[in-house]
Amino acid sequence: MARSTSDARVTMAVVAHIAGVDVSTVSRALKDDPRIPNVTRRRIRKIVSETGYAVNQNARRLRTGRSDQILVILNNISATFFPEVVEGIEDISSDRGVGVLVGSTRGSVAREEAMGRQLLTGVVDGLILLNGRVPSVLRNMPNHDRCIVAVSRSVAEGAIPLISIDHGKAMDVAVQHVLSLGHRCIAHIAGPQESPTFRARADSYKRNMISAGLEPWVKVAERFDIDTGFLAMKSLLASGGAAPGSRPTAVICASDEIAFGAMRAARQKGLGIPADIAFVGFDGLAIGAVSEPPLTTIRIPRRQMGWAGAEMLLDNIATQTKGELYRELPFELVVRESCGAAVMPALPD
Amino acid sequence: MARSTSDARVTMAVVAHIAGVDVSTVSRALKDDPRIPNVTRRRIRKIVSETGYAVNQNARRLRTGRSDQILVILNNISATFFPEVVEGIEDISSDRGVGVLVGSTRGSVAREEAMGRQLLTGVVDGLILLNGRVPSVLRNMPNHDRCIVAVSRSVAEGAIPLISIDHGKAMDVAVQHVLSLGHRCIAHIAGPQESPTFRARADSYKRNMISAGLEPWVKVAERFDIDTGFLAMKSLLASGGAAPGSRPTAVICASDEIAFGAMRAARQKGLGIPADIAFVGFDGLAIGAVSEPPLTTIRIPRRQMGWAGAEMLLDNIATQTKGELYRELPFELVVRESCGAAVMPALPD
DNA sequence: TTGAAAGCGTTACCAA
DNA sequence: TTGGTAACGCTTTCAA
Repeated sequence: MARSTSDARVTMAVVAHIAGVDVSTVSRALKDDPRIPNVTRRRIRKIVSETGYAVNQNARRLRTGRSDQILVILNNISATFFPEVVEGIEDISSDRGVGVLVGSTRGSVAREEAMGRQLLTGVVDGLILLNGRVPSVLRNMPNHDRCIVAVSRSVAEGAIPLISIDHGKAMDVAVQHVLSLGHRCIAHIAGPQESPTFRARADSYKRNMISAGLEPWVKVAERFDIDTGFLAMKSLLASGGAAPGSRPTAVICASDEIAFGAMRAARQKGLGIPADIAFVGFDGLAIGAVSEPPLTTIRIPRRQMGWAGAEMLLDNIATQTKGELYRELPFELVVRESCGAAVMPALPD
Repeated sequence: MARSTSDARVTMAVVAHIAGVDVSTVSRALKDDPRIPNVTRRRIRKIVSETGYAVNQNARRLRTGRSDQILVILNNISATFFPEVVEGIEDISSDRGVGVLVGSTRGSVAREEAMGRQLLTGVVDGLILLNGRVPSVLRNMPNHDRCIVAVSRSVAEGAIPLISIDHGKAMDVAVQHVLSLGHRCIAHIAGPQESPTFRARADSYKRNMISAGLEPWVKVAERFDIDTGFLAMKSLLASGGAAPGSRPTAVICASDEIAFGAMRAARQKGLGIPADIAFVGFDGLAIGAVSEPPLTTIRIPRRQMGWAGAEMLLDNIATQTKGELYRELPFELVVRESCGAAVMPALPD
């Protein structure tokens, strides 16, 4: 009937005392050291659960020099793209007994630096960067590339391992899809060009247009959320692009959120989708399956990216080495109604 | 020109040695102890930045017994409702130098328990519950209600402080709005009824219907995501409710995600929104502003809930007492086109 | 104003 | 198989 008889604070020494053994024995028993016989281990475990003892992680961390925590740095966890990546990271981490801290920089360099410092102070063993930047406090930390990985967005400085899709190839597929449907006046609402990801998409769009003998028509948005997409589309419709007064018959958006905003702007102008104007998104958010019309998009395996990122990071930390430098995950063209009927296979070879 | 000359590992003792003072002086200087004169403090700070020294947080935590970290427990961070709450929590926490861990239980009790244990092991100083349950390992921890707060969902066990809106009143507003537009056959797609939040909404819906002399028509969904909403609406349309073969002229959905799925199902049946059937959501997600049609909804101040929750928790931790037991935040009816024109003020007094 | 020293609760090495 | 014990790097009390 022994319950966690709420005393001040149970330490390992208390458990050892009750069990009539030394703390070192308790410590070993709790980490299933093979030298401790089963009888002893069971007896100790029983006392542990009766007393409600819990290992003081801060003492353990000080002693071992490891925290078993990692930090995910991103700009903005409320951007719909990220939570699923974070959840993927958590899936793997929690299986391995590793905690996940989340830090949203919100564009503040000060916050980014503060987060980077967490690695120096031993709060975390590693970093997963979703924002494409290594905090500058870490730039000249020796071997920092062994405890940092980048996911989705590559990092300019240094040689940080990266998990991503081939953004250029994904855009190839998007543009070719639209071309195959007969469109010739195809615009691109691009994301922030300081991001290599959005730059890669925009560059690939231009390449594809030019090799099809068509004029690229790019509207760069400063962010990649709904509002930005709405405004970008409005200005795109107002401007009339290369040939003044013309409007695109198809718009490839750098994110699904941009696409949702842009489709709204188009409808407000009385345009029918896809009858008057077709849309393609990027990301494959769940909401795209039920939008009006459902959105043709490039599905990015967000959860899988999280899995891969966490695996790679935890492996690198465990082995103290840098393994793969780049892991590419497959994307998928999801054909829905925002572009009309499909006339090509979902995935080129 | 001294740079962080990458030596093995700089400790406070090293800094003290270089400065020609004792570690205790360094420790004091770094926490701006008034006893340390400015000259000394500046000299020490200079050495700190030259050597790239960073305080070992694990040692500090062991010594002080505080971690300056909190943990947010939720079911599923990829449900669109939560990230903004988490971001609100982070806003406040990072200002106060507190780190935020995120734990998604994904419905697993084992994971929930593991997270609860983080409080016992000193990994975190407090918990913010977004899932309405206190991990059972904590139920008989003395004074656990001083380091746990619940946000958005109340907790059945014990007296955990709560930040929320008045879900019942919010539903009053939603139902009255729909009634005022002339609807009489109003259905409710409810969320999981083990959650007090969704139960409060469903109960309030029924109360309002009955006092209007109308028959409640509730379809309970097991979750509150898009797919669930889609399926619930399909089955609702198939069943025909009280009067077989009838269909509602308005549907109040327990979440915006449910509403998006449900609207899709309605459109698939060829119903016009709001001409044939009106919809109301709950949450006020950004996407609702650009859905087709834009969704009338109850906006819940998610970020503000996060702010309030973090403030309350950090205050309780600092003062070692339990302050307010309940803080109610205002909600807002956002009238858009999914119900047709508004005929009542946005907020009743 | 500064220094010395005693822990904080573990882990892991060395003996037994 | 077990025990004793020295760290881990910091904070803080007590003296000087």
